Amino acid sequence: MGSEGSTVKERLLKSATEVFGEFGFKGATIREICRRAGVGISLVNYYFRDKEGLYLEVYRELFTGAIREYPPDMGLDENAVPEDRLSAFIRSFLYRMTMVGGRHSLIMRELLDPSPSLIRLHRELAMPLQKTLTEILTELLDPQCCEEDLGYCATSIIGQCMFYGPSTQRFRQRIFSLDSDEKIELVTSIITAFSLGGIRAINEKEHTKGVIHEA
Amino acid sequence: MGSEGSTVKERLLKSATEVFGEFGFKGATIREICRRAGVGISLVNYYFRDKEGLYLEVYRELFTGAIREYPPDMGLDENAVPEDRLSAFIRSFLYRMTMVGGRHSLIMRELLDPSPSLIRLHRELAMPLQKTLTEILTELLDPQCCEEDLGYCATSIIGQCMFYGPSTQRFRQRIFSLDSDEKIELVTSIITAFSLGGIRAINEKEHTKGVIHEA
DNA sequence: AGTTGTTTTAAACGCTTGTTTAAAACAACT
DNA sequence: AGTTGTTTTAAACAAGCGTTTAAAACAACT
Repeated sequence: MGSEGSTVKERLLKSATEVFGEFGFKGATIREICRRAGVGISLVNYYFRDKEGLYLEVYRELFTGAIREYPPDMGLDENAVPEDRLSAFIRSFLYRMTMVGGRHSLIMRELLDPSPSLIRLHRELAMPLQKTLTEILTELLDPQCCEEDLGYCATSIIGQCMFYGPSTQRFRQRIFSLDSDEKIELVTSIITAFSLGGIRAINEKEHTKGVIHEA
Repeated sequence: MGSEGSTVKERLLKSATEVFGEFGFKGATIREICRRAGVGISLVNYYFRDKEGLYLEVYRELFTGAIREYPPDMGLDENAVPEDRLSAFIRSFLYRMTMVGGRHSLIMRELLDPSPSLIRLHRELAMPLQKTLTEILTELLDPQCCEEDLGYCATSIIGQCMFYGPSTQRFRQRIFSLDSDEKIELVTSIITAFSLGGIRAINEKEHTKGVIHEA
């Protein structure tokens, strides 16, 4: 059952990643995690203090591992044009989501009812991503755009990406799932084009203040 | 404690809406729901068969109530220009989210681990929304755009809106929360402009097939 | 072989959950 | 007043949870 050939701690982390991904924090049980790891049920408390301690370590490992494999610049030169860097950012985001998610989703799942320590951890881990996107948008947006416009554009871009995540799979048709590298590339190009058009529109709006606005 | 002056069934529905919204389906307990309604704990099973029966009724009531109050056309004439109808659609979406959500979120919350009956119910309820957006996009997109492009644009728009929902509140800064009507109007205009720009970009891309694409 | 400290187990604890049961309270009608 | 059927309660049930405990297995070193 439990994959031998590695330490108990590693096996627990692996099975915990599976089980938390399938059932979420509340739905996952220590018993099932230990069953899949092939060990007794008290070892979680022995190695990770408690259930949340194990969860935090799984979360951190998944997050940093995904960023290590798909960094937000995707190895692109930092002097590349911002359009290409935006595309790389979106591509990396989509790859990380499908990598971490698989059929299920762990990251961006429990964020509905997160414990304070999880919020802190997530904020810490997501910091470099936010920084990268801000840098890209600073170059793409007109200098006269206010800081809030930048935030709204970032929100629109992240929102589009996240909606392709496994957590919202039930909403979409199967056609729009990221189930192959080709599909990821296609969605990357769509979101990139859509967003560049959106950014252009925001820039134009900034030029012609006084927008038509229906009641 | 429990607001008197209405039937037990109504009081249960009301407190269940609160508790499910705060803790989600799995986190909510029948005992807490009944405590807030001021009745014994067996009445949920008496009136609604079981916990899921109560949840489905709460979900349906919330969803249809929100659409009744903020219909996807916002009372706009159906001959209005598609730009305005898109704006109205986005506005209604945001209003429904904040209305249903409040501090917490019920709809679009348990969709991560939904029961089969909840999926069925949600699909049924969300149908008219999808239909409305499709109609709008049909007018906005070039006739030569394929059906998939329409789906991707719809996904981008819904994704942007949903990311302002209460479920992802922890991700954003407080500035980008929909905590007043003015903020909703502002976000509506941003998402509308951004999306119209995005749609225009998709239309243009369709004209000039053979897009630059970095490795 | 014996001691010491770590790792692992099996069993139990205490608590909470959704649901059921049997009886009590109530209302309506004869 | 008495019967009947519905509504409500309080208590109990069975199952599952995270965690703890005490003892067993193991390894390393003297």
